[in-house]
Amino acid sequence: MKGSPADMNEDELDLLFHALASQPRRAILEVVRRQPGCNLNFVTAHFSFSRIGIMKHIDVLEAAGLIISQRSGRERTLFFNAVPLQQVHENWTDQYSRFWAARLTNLKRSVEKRRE
Amino acid sequence: MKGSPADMNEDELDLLFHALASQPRRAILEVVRRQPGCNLNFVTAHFSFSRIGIMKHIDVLEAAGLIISQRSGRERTLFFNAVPLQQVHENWTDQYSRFWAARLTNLKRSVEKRRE
DNA sequence: TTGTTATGTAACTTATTGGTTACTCATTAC
DNA sequence: GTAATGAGTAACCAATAAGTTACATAACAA
Repeated sequence: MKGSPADMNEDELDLLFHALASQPRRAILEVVRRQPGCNLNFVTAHFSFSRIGIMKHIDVLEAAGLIISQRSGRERTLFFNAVPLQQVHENWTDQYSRFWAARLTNLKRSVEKRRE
Repeated sequence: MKGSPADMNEDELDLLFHALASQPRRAILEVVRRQPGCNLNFVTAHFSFSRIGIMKHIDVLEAAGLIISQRSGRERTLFFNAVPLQQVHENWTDQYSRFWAARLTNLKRSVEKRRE
């Protein structure tokens, strides 16, 4: 049995963060999340990129585990997968819980409030 | 009044995820986190990269807000800043809380099963 | 079977990243 | 004042990323 919190290796983290470090990719991910089972053309229709460009982004998202794709006939249906996000989320909760006590955010918010 | 959960814009997210998408940078961040107030040479001593290479990485981390640096005399002291991580953490908690209950893990499993 | 749809591959261009060495500038120590 | 230390800049190189067009393949529909 593997570690309960989040067993991602460093290479997987690279892939995940790299996939997330792009506005188009995050937008694509959002489209897929809201339309589970959609296909490549459906996603392409939401953007001004070429189909190939979108496909490459989807490949990156899939390599990161954020999208799961499934070939059915001539279509490739796409599904959002939250598991990698969940793992990092848990990991951060564990690792930075000392910092997590909302002290900083509260400080930041109050600073911003005072600024207004 | 801005959004309560975590008001990061898309460009800031790009910077943050890009900064995190590198094993050397994550390692550097860890060094700084464990040795608050250390300087560039201290960090450099932990790696096999050149000082300039480390400096560039630190610049990326600082642009992402993950490191705060402070010039004192001829030294630049470095501090880890958890706020950006915390903001994303909160953001994910809000945005994906529906998925957080292991439902998605089940979807993933069923998709994988269907594939067999 | 023939045309259309959905996807995939190849090859290419441009920009960005990740790293280096060489040099400069500012500060501290002696 | 001079030497050593810590940091920053400039210029360069190789590899990767991000996008394109052109072509190829596979499946569905008529």
